[in-house]
Amino acid sequence: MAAKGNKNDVSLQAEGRDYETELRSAGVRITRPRQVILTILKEMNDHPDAMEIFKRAVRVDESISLATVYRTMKLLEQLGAVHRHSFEGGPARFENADGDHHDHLIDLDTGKVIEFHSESIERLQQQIADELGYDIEHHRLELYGRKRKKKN
Amino acid sequence: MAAKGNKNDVSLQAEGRDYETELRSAGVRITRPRQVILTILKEMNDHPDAMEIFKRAVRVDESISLATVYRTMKLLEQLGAVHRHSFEGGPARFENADGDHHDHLIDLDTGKVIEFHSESIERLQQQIADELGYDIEHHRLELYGRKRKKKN
DNA sequence: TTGCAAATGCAAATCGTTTGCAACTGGCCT
DNA sequence: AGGCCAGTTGCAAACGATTTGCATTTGCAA
Repeated sequence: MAAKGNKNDVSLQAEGRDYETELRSAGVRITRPRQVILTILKEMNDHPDAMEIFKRAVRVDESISLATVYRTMKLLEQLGAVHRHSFEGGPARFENADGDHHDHLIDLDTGKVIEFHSESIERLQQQIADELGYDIEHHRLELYGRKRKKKN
Repeated sequence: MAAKGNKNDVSLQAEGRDYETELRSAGVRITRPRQVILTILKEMNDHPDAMEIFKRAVRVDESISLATVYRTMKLLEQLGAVHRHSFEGGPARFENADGDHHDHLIDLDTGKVIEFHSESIERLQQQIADELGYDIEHHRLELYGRKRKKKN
């Protein structure tokens, strides 16, 4: 269950995929708003919501609309470029679909999201679905907690 | 008019809690709308959303409002009588807080919810939170899948 | 360069849920 | 048995997040 909080390290290969090229060859038009959002996408390593992405986009191009951010995020989600998470309480938050699968621990005090992965849990989920006669399409595992105060 | 103060309405199943008494002693007024909703609660063994609960309630008392259903569900949630789940896509769904903790497998074709529990997974989650220095407040594990069609 | 479907911005619409407010009522007190 | 009054209700309007209709722009293939 290697927690991978140390994932922001340099990767020799330019971090991220070349979404612009990918989308283009998927028959998607690369418009100005999309360029801007793709740049933001590429640079983000957090889990912003639509409004936050919109704000970042406006800083680059004044004329972008929130509706287009929503439309583009939906598109990118369908194309597998981003993942959408609906953590409890707030609006949906997005993350770059780079990297490998992981689940989330949400800090209830700060809203910060910590990623982790447990092969054992994945295996157990699979096993459970098997027993129930189901094929898992996807799953959602979220831990909600607070930083441990008292020292062990 | 299902019995109120009736002697023969002894609880049919041992599992059900007597919410009316519980709430009363918690200083909550037992109004007509709440009576109705509590009865529905006691009888439901599925995961209805607010609108569905509202519809069931209207069948019993024409004058109940959706707002009251929402208010009552929130109250019951705070009092620990029901659990609220926000499965992806739709509106929040509720379940009786009887019985023990479990997670959910949602049938993507039917919306049906299957409950399961894995002590191993619980343990692993705990362990992960420990390693990350967090205390888990609660968690959410949902498997989304479809009934296995082909047998291999 | 042009043509046109695709994409945009804007505003209005939608969905699930909450809330302000005036009317109503449960249940403790005589 | 009646009264009181904060708690509760129904209604409608307000809400936050997201989507959509439409007239206008814009990529980009020809």
